[in-house]
Amino acid sequence: MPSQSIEDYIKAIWTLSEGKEDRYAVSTNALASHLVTSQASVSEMYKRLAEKEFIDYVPYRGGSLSPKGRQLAVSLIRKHRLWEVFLYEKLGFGWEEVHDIAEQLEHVRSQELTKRLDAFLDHPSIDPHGDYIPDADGNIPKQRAKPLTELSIGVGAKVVGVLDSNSKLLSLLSQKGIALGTSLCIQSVLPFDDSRVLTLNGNQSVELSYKACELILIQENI
Amino acid sequence: MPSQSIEDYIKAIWTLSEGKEDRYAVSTNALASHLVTSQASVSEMYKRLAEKEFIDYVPYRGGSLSPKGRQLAVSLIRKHRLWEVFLYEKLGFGWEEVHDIAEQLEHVRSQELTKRLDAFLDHPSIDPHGDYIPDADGNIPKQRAKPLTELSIGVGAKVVGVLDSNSKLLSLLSQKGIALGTSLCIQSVLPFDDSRVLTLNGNQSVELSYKACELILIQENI
DNA sequence: GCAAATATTTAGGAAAGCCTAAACAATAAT
DNA sequence: ATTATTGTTTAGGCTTTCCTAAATATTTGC
Repeated sequence: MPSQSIEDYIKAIWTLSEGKEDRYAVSTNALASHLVTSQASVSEMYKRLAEKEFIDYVPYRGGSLSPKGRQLAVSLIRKHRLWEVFLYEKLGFGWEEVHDIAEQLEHVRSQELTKRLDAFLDHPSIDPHGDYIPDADGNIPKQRAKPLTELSIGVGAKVVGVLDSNSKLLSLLSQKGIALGTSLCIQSVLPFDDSRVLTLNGNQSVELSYKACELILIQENI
Repeated sequence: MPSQSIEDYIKAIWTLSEGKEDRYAVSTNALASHLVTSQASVSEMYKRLAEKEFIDYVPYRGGSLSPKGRQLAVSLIRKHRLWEVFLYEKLGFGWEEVHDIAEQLEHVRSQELTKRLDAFLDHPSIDPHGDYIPDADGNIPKQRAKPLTELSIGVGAKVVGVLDSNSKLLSLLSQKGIALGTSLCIQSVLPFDDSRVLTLNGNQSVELSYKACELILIQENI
């Protein structure tokens, strides 16, 4: 059973190689500053991790996750993000408060717990920060979802999540004809209150307040 | 910040001195077998705990919780039992499955989390095993609640909890006139299905199945 | 292509936990 | 009251994880 410390290292390597090519090697330096520890400690730990086959490690060249390491990392990310959803949606924490607590909860070991938590939260696919939650098999979309407020005018995108399962927002959105999967693009931003005028599915036009746009997560078309 | 290991020791000392007089000293022997570790390790740890003022320790005489130690113990018990309620009521775990997971969850540090979890669960006072949950100030009734099935015929008792906030059981109970605080005593046990015939508040008579009686927690009158 | 700068690893050491075996204290039994 | 038994502590070691300082690679700049 990997120790908590090993889990922290593996997760950090995963985070630092996010978006990079497969088997991207993370330098001791980068990892040390990310984990706020000494380079010597990382160097030592790299040896242990390589021995336990969580990473491939070539001295002076950094470490990259092995399939086994990647699997551990993704399961930690999955647990972390599920707990974030729980803290945000069920306990009412702010999205900026959930990270530190989830950091602790992610180390709790019980597959059954993860499974039931996922079901209890209705199989969410996005956490309160807009990051995708890996599914039970470890699959995870590459692109990060961003709030509608960060979409540029004229760029096509698709709704992939809503940061509040609070019914009021959902009923507002269904009134306006916005749902998961809706294609949209921003026609214009109104002055003063920054409301967005949207084109939905290439035809209807609707107006949506800044407050609502902040909670809608989209993914830009490629 | 006490380590996880220290927390485990403190909780174990608390558990072993439950029901005993105040400042009851736990022997290294008893603690070692409870924690499945060596007596030598306990002896060593007792020194560390005494130094950090969690316990009073006289060599060869065992260790007893200091006020600081007792406070830590009770906060762990509180967290443990609240998480048990969560796992049982919200995630649908069986009462026999919740302990091991709660054992891990109890180490998560966040007062705000405990507070919100308590509120989310509607301030429960009893966990799925019938043990009382200490309140935020660390107060906890001494007597353990037991299921109605364990009450002897003719002994007066009071309903202190129900092990299932599932609405069906609650509506059955309200139909029969049973609620928190109801005084009752068992008149007789029916043959074959072990249903109980109860006297409520000294007058009405109602019949209740074994299945329902198992989930009702009572405290015998003194 | 070599010196200077930067990155990485090794050396040596500390603390927290754990272990077994040996020494020592307290209690019980004759 | 002295011995046998049982309980407790100390001694000496091991692992994990961290640290600082020193040594060694690698990269970069000229």
